[in-house]
Amino acid sequence: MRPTKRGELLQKALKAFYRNGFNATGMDKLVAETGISKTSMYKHFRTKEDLILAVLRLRDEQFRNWLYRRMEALADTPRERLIAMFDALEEWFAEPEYKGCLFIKASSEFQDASHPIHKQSADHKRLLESHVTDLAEKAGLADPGGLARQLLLLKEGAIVTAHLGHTETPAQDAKVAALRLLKAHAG
Amino acid sequence: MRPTKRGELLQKALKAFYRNGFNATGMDKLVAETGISKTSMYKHFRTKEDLILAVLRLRDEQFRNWLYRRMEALADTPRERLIAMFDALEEWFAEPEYKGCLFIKASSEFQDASHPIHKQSADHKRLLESHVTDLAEKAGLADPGGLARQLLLLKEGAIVTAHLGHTETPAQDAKVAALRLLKAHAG
DNA sequence: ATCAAAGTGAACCGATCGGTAAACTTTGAG
DNA sequence: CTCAAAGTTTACCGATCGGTTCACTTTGAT
Repeated sequence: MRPTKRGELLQKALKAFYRNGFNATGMDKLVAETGISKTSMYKHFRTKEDLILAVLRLRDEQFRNWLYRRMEALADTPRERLIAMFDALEEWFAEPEYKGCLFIKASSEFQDASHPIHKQSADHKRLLESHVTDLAEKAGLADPGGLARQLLLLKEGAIVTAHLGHTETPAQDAKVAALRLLKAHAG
Repeated sequence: MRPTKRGELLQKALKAFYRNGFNATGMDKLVAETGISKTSMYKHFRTKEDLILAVLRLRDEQFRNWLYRRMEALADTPRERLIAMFDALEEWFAEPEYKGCLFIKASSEFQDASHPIHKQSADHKRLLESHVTDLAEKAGLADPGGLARQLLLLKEGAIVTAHLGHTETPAQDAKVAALRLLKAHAG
């Protein structure tokens, strides 16, 4: 009952979609890269869209888990952990396979706001926002919601800037800005 | 000698790519939407990639022109114009056809940093950076380069956040943050 | 009036797209 | 051992992909 093949497919599909994009990665290419038969894929997922949605769910869990744990590991207080988010981002950007944010890509290839893939990408961002807002609250900072939104603008900006590659130190720039914004919200 | 058809093709292709994405917009769809024959398209552009590069050049000119003029119209001093960038963004986000930044989309569909389309998208961002740095210099603000990079992180963040649609007021949030960053760089 | 440049429509190319069908093999729990 | 679930290979479907070819028409300057 262990979904060995299904999980394996999801993980490998995630990598393939992340490397090549969604529209640019056909099901036949997925067969070639995963070694899993197309028939088997379509037994687990009725359509490519369903596969993509499942991949995004996996990535959401994977990414939030990683980011939250990294923020906890790098700092001890809620306030410091907010700042540590940008150190974690810097680690991510430094990975050789870094290719930006999968959810931004997804919303960019499935643009209609009513599209399930677009909606699910927005959900991921909402979860991040509520976590950062919580942290800002626990840190006793003023207007935690507003501060969280500002910090996340810096995060998203750093993510696309790091991918575009026209700037050298997006994570550090974002961190410097974040420190100043935190000061302005000091309790 | 006026490139009537060529220009018309570029403008309509720009709209089509912006609405539907690059990979998702085939040449046949372009024929259908522009009313221009495929033969004629391939007389002006050797490949789809060439077409896309020309579309991005057009968009670069169009967008920077619009943004710079809007920033000039909305405020009188360099310092105020830096802030006015976020008012201009808010106007852009409010357009019903708003679908994010074409260059972010392009770099997301053509991910390899060495790909001409990716490079050209990075060039666009570089031009914006140098303009904003100039403004920060003219405003007599400290560390104009660093400040410009921070403001542009907010801008890129607001652009993707406005497209994801999970937040109500990305432009205003970015503006509030920008005001605080400007204060920290006061001369 | 002429002639080349620019544009057109339609058919066509091999490759790939998302998805299906059929017949067969592997595997693990009762 | 048995039997169903899960996985496999292979071939196939109509549609679309980027791109080409060919025969023809429109247009504007000389």
